[in-house]
Amino acid sequence: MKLKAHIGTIIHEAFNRLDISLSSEIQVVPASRVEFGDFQYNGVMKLAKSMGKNPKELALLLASQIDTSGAIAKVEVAGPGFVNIWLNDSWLDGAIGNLFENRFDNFANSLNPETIVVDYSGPNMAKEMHVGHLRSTIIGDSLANLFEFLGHKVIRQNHIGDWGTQFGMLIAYLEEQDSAAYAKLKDLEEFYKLAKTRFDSDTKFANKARDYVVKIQSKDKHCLGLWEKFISISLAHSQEVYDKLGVLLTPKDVRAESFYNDMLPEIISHLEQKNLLTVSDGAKCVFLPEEETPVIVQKRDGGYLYATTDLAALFYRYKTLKADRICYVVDARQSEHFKQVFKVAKLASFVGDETVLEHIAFGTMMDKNGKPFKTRDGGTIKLIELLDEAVSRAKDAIKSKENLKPDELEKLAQTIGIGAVKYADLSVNREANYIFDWDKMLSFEGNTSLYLQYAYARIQSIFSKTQIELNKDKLAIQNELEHRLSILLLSFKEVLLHAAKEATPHTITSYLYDLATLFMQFYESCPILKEGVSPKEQNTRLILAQITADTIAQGLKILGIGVVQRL
RNA sequence: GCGCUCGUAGCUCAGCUGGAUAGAGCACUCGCCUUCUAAGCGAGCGGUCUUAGGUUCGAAUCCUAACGGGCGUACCA
Repeated sequence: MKLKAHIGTIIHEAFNRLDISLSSEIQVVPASRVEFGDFQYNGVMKLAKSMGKNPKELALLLASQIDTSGAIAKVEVAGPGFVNIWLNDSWLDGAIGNLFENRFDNFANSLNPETIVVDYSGPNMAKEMHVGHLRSTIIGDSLANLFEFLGHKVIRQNHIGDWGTQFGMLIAYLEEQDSAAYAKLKDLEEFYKLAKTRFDSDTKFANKARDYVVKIQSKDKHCLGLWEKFISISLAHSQEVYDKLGVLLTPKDVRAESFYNDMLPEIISHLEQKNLLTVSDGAKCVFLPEEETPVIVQKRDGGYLYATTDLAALFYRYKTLKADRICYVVDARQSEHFKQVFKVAKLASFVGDETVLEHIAFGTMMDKNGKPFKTRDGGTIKLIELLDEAVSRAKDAIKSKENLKPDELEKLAQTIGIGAVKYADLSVNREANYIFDWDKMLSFEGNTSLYLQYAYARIQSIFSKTQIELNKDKLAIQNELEHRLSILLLSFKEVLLHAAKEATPHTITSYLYDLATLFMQFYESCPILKEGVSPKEQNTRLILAQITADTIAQGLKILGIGVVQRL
């Protein structure tokens, strides 16, 4: 059910009866205040203007033609031409009954499936994952989940950095240390530092490292072997983080930088053929109109750059993966880069004219004081350590910890702690910088994952106390909270569609928070299992509670967050 | 210098592409547990939406400029 669209259709029909044709789609919005009804349509005023009519008269005319025998119970015209709309309870009975029966089964069928590539996480294999990778990983994964849930074909791509000069240094050091180094690889960060120190202090070693870079590129067997070994160990570190985070990336989603190496000369020659290439200061560049700086695709020394690789990746994703939409979940600081690369890709036809290219940008993660998130001594915080801290803090926050078995507590803390980290990130507008605050994210109050998990657990508790069989044909929505809750539940699908279109997970969290809040009100004022509640009321309220729980669980699942049966 | 982006309550944030009296949470004050989880609910306090113009019936939202913060500005990714 697309609720707003359905109401829009009814209004459209009313316009048809008046022989008024519309140029744009009808936009119905939730009423700004309770006394203005459930929804409102504000388009009359603009329309009246273009028709040279009095808005209030037109609104009244429209209202007289709106069908009030179905979804809409009542229409009122207010102010200069607002059309306020109330929905019909018995119609809601049917719609909720239908939602209860089919739940979210048909959410995936309602639009043309697209092939969507989501490029996210993309850690550099030379180092361990740190907090800088968190947002891309979390946001990207939730978007991939969302697209999948809506029936699209999603191709996750983990564009790991496995190529570049650092790897010469790292494998030279690896070779030198031999077996001892393998042990040290457990701490990649430490290993990198040691190799770097060696590189800076020993020119002989530095030369060897540079030599090894060239050797990897020329596919020297020995060096390639060392390199592969190194990458596989580093990738295992990342996988450990993904597993702990509960993101769905697996080794098969890895499409590393190095994968595109062989395509790079073709990219250059293709650009040449299209007459897009200019040699400037010895470098091969694409100059774009209205852009001050060119996109450099080949350095003076013949080396390629990340723009070249990105073009190759775009080409591959279009040509081989058949992508309709390609989403890059990457730090906002790279917006200039993507803007340019996308332009070049379109100009050079590396992608189709219709291919949607999006940079899903996000801001920097800051600490409580608004400074970049670092350790006390200014170093980067390892992601794995941050996640462990989240679980440990969650453990402390759980009230019932004394009553739980250790493994139960561990599991609960995982769900809560990791969920809190993810939710905190996903619940803010991704474009702005984001303030990471342990206390806030692990609070039960406000817009947090814990609040939603608590609402869910409360509902589970109700169902653990009753065996009543639910009957969707005996729904009888009547009081205000049942009515409002029903409408909110029916809005879920359009919320997801909107979030998918705009790539804004925070619109989902806002919705879920509103839902949980409304449910809490409902819970306080609409008793279910208490004395004096009629079977009919019980049936209705239990069904609403059930759908609420399922909606919270499903919404959180899309965000990559779990629920718990008890708290 | 040029470009991008942000500026909403003391703090952290929403505001659905122009609508009615700008909303939440935290903090602070005050109410509500013999009955489904009080990790909850209700009420109060708190705003010249950075500023100045413009567009129009109507602007936090769109346009222009200024101020302030963040970021980016050709051979790193």
